[in-house]
Amino acid sequence: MEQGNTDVTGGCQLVKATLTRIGDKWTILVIRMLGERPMRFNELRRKIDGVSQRMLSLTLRGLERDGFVIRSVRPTVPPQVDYTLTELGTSLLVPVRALGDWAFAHEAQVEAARARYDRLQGQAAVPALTAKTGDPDELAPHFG
Amino acid sequence: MEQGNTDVTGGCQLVKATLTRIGDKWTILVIRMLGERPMRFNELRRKIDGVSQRMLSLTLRGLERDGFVIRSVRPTVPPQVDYTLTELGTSLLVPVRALGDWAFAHEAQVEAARARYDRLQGQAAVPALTAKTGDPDELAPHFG
DNA sequence: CTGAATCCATGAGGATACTG
DNA sequence: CAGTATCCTCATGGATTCAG
Repeated sequence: MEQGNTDVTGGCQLVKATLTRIGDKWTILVIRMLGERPMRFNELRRKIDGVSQRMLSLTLRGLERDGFVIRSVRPTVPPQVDYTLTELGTSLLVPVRALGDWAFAHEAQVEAARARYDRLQGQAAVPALTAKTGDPDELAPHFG
Repeated sequence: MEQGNTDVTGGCQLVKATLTRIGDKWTILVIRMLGERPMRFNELRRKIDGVSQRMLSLTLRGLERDGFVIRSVRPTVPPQVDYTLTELGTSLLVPVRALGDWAFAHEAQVEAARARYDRLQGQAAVPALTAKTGDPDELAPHFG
């Protein structure tokens, strides 16, 4: 057990680990889909636009490993695999939704701040520098 | 109103974007550090163990851009730059702490699930694939 | 002290093909 | 249907160097 400077550091490691865990590209999508009802593999695949077979498989395996979903196989002739959210997985939905509410409530503020920052950067920076029309990403992180 | 984001698909994109945004390696650390009090660059650098100069700089730029922190420069002889959490940044601390509470409350469950999964995987794997020397007298819980 | 610029290692994730 | 295996690309981020 290591100790940091303050309790912030210690608590942060845990939050950070959780965020890293569920902060990947597909985990939240899958969890929220399964939050509605259990689904089969290809059903998820169809509902989550853009996910590759490989990544959906990897994501589900990770979720199963961490106890967020249950994978139940029915040995029918065409294999049928259902993924169900566990109670642990459902409980995670609560803080995730809280974060979603925050995002929804502050989306405009963030976008405004971004636009303002980019605008000021474009004009107040070095005068003789390449004009950068920085506008491409709307809500996507630029480095995160 | 229920949760702010009604539709799973639509709401998910927003949650996912936020998670991706703050789910990187240092953002949460920085936000929570600044949640205690404003700090200078090297003070943050010292307090956040393992962060490189480059990443701290990039993280702070991103946070400033999104309106989470204010960067104030005092033109002293050795430059002094203070980073302060804005109200928007402080508000983000709320759902982040909620997620932290969840993580703290369910840490054991996740670890247990992981350990169980890894244990089962290690012994119930494909028989004739990995040369496992016949698996003599390992703790062999009956599959199924 | 506070950065920016450059180089480089690693890994997440996409495309494709194959299996049971 | 439900995956696994392989290859490949590119973003993340660490180390180092340069600058104001």
